[in-house]
Amino acid sequence: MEEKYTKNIKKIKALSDSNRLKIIDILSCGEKCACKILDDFDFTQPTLSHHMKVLVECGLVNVRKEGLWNHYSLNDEKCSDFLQFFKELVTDTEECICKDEIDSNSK
Amino acid sequence: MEEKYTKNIKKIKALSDSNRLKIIDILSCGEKCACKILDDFDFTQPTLSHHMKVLVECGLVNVRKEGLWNHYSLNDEKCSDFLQFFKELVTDTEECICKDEIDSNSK
DNA sequence: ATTTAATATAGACAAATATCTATATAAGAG
DNA sequence: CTCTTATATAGATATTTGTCTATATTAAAT
Repeated sequence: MEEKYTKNIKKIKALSDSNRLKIIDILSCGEKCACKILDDFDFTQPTLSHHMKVLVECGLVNVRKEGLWNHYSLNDEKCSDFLQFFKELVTDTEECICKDEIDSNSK
Repeated sequence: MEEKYTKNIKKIKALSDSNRLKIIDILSCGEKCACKILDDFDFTQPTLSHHMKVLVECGLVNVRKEGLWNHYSLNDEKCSDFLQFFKELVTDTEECICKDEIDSNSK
């Protein structure tokens, strides 16, 4: 019943860090190499590695490994899906949790 | 330059908890009292109080105090603003951080 | 005034997480 | 093979955070 939350919570958590938000912004202009992204930040390379792993694992970012380099880009489909999820969340849709209210009242 | 992140990161952090996500879903059907919301969860009243505080302080939720009751509802404008922020974030807009690339390259 | 009911606050605690340093792995160049 | 460079992993640490119990506050009702 609540898988729709857990399915998207990973993406939200991935976005809930201002550095990763900035990374998403950077990638919105197109594919970029990790070492290029690192230039825009003060933290260390292992920290970027950690952040990119979080972004890739949540699905919002793609990685293309080529030789020594990792090229990252936004996963446009997953981004739109996430946008759609949030849009539906704040809207009174048919799938809304309130439709279960009758059950919870009768207990 | 990066205030646009910090301005929205509070909302994202507020959403980065599956219980609060569920609360947003519940409120999408209309205003609800705190004690009514509590029925849908297993945690204690102080925990709900904490979650509602987070949601109100990030701006996505309104509170209307009436006697002993707190009535909560979605702040539709702030929700749309947030949606718009994310839409622009994943899109190559004029305000994109990449437009500063020339500066960061020339250093 | 006293009681009851809704909500808030304080303080504690465990789990998650962002960061670091040090080191390992992988892959291309000479 | 050896060196260099890009990235990953391991382990440590400090901070944040979700939750609890206990208690306080607030407001209506009797």
